[in-house]
Amino acid sequence: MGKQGSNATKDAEVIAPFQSHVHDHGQCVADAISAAETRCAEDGSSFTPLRREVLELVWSSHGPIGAYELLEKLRDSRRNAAPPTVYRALDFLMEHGLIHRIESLNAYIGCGDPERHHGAQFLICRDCQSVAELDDKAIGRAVTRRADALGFDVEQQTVEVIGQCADCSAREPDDRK
Amino acid sequence: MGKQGSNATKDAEVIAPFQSHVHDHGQCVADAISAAETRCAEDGSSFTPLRREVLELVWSSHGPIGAYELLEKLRDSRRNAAPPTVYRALDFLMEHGLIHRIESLNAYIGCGDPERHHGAQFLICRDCQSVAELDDKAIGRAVTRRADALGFDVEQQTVEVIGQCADCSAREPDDRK
DNA sequence: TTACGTATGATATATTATAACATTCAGAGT
DNA sequence: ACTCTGAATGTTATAATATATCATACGTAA
Ligand SMILES: [Zn+2]
Ligand SMILES: [Zn+2]
Ligand SMILES: [Zn+2]
Ligand SMILES: [Zn+2]
Repeated sequence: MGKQGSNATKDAEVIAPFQSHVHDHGQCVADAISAAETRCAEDGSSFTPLRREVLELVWSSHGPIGAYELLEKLRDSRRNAAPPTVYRALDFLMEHGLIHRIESLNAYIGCGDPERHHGAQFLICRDCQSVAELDDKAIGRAVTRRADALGFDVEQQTVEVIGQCADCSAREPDDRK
Repeated sequence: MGKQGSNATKDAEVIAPFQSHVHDHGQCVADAISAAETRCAEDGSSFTPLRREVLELVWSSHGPIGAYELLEKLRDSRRNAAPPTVYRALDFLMEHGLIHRIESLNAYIGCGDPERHHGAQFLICRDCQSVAELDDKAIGRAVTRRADALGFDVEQQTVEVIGQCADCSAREPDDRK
């Protein structure tokens, strides 16, 4: 599998880095679809044409994308797609770990390592909207340690960090105090 | 200031614990309003009757509450309140660190320590909807450490943890796998 | 064949949030 | 006192996001 600059296999902590501006986009999408097929086959779940198409659209944006933006694109091929069409597909893809929802953006993004169950944290650039997906054990542990101390049983962590990515800092030195 | 079981002053890491079912609710609200007055006086910002009333309503729920639920309650005293009425007040209260927004619930909650700027993490019980507000340095550091390594400049962290609080685990032993 | 479950189609509506323009009002400067 | 200004609020409309509900299609197991 290509893995296009992702170091998911060698160091799971960074699942998907900020995408450089030049990379083989088609390959990204193809890899994601292929991984999804594998995952769904294992799960015994049905990766239908509609679900595949929605996943392709999520990946083709290669960044967070909203449900209604997906709906518009989906309508290129399915004239009468409606909100439930896309929300159902998104639900399926989330349940099977193929995409993640970014709560603070009301948007969805392809998972960089769908074959492995994992926690996820996101670094979101406020300028270029690119996103890095992490599975930082130290972050996860810090959360569960504190939760344990309070007798809280963690089921799901949402960690979303807004800021400025390295490329954008370099491009525009950033004068805010 | 009462601080009703909060240990904000002695150990800043837990800003607001899960509220026990019996506590002096009126005192909670009064403390919050009083802290808000202090904070706004320092900021030179105007803590108007409307803003005060919305903050009281946020606190009186003593848990996360949605904008439209606030709007309904607000209408008891202001018959023609409209969405912008409450959203503007919420924006003000957030800008001044008096409330936080819980992204994963589209809801708002009073800040347990408005006099101190702080990062915030939330533990949210899926059963009783109670919320603990933390300012866990270890979590914050774990995030910034990883971000630094990637050259990412952190501006804002959203950490929201869904799970089951101690009281609810005790009450219902929880059989999910 | 029938019955059933899963997926999708289709329509309507709920929920959350913002845009845009009008009005009020208090304080600063004249 | 007059006027200007900026902040706050009032008012109406609409955008953006998400779900409820019922109908239809289709593969498959009894
Ligand atoms: Zn992932
Ligand atoms: Zn950037
Ligand atoms: Zn707080
Ligand atoms: Zn609970």
